[in-house]
Amino acid sequence: MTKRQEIAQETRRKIYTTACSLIEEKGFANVSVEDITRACGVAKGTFYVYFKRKEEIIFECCKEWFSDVDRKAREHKGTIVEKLAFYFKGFMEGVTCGGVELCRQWVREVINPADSPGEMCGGKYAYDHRHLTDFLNDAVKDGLLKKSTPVEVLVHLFMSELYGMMTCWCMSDTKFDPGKWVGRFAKLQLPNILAPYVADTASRKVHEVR
Amino acid sequence: MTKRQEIAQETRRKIYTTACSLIEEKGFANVSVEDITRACGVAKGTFYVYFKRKEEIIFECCKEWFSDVDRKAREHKGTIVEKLAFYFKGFMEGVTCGGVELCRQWVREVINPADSPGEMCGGKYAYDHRHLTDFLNDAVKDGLLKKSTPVEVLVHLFMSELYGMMTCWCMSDTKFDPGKWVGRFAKLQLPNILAPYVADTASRKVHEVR
DNA sequence: CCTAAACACTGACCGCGGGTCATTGACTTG
DNA sequence: CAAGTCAATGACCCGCGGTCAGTGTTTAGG
Repeated sequence: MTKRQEIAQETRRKIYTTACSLIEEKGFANVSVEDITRACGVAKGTFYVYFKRKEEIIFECCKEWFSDVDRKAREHKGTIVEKLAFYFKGFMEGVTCGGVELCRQWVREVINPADSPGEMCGGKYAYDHRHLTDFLNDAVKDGLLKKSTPVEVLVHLFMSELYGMMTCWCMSDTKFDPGKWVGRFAKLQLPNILAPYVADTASRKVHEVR
Repeated sequence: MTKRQEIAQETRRKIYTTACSLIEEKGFANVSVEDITRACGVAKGTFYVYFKRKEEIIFECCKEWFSDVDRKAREHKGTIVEKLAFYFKGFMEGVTCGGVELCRQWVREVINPADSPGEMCGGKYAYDHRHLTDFLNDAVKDGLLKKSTPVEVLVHLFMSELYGMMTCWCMSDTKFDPGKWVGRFAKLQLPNILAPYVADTASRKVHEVR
């Protein structure tokens, strides 16, 4: 990497971190691109050298939050319920550590129609949610879940839970505690949901609901 | 009501309905206030005679969607599980009938911090969700649920479920079927969640999870 | 070591769109 | 019929996202 490229990397990074902290402080809509560039001593145009749109900052956050979660969850030892609980916990920790304003903007982006610009982490990507899908598929492959497990349905259901939590967290101005919530969900609901699909003995008897 | 007031009512209504259909067609961000007013043959300023901000259109939708849901759910005969399932179904029907773009914008608004402008149906209002709270309190009063029922916790939990569904519905571009989802939730999860709080005999044995 | 190409960076500029407000003129009231 | 009310107007303001031709420094190659 040449000296020039190094400086460029640094500039990009500076814009990104400055943007995050400003957005977190004042809210996405209340921070202009010029606020960001002024705060790190570069010209407005420089922002657009590194990011196509103002919103791309959020996709970058997203990548940071989740880059490790699915890897760690895969490596996590334990039952499938424990693994999923771990994943959920990691997911919500990623989001909450990012900050509520960034989370808000992510939700705003993610609900946009799929053909909108910036599809990578908004729209389809987040909805399909490769992390979780791969993770469940692996569980089937590893014999933790039955071959007949409707992975797609479960992914939808779990995404619905996660997005519900995120939305409530945003609405409550972070008074809602996702950690507690995940714990509750993992203990009371997750076993019931998974019971019919867990590959062998344990926790099946739980599932007799009408 | 004078002739003048009648005309004003009509103007307001025309702006509202035109706005809804334009937003639904093109997306909230892609419809300007001038698009709306031009489409119903009035001046731009007229919009602001009736609505403080562009976003207020959404709050109005919101009111329309839910005005009947809680009343109908209260009157609905049956077990508490059935009543709640009915409410959930009504809620999601209200949202989906409104249309996906309006729903998207509602979510965007609703996750804003509470002190933002237009608090009525955004922010706190939606989070506290009087409908659901009142409804559960009534159930306690009517003896359908135990006195010790943690109403607030349950409301949070249910809101989380509802917002999760809404978000998934928006993300999936309406391919996700909320009706089916509510049915599934009502049948498999709701009884387990409510079991410890249902006032007497039925469905308590279900709740033995670790 | 020099020159030409590459390229990070600049900031004036554009256009759009949300929101305002002094003004108008039709209707209402007494 | 006169005075007051008020729905409606549309020119105007301004902030902001995004663009692009230009600049000066670095890099690569001869």
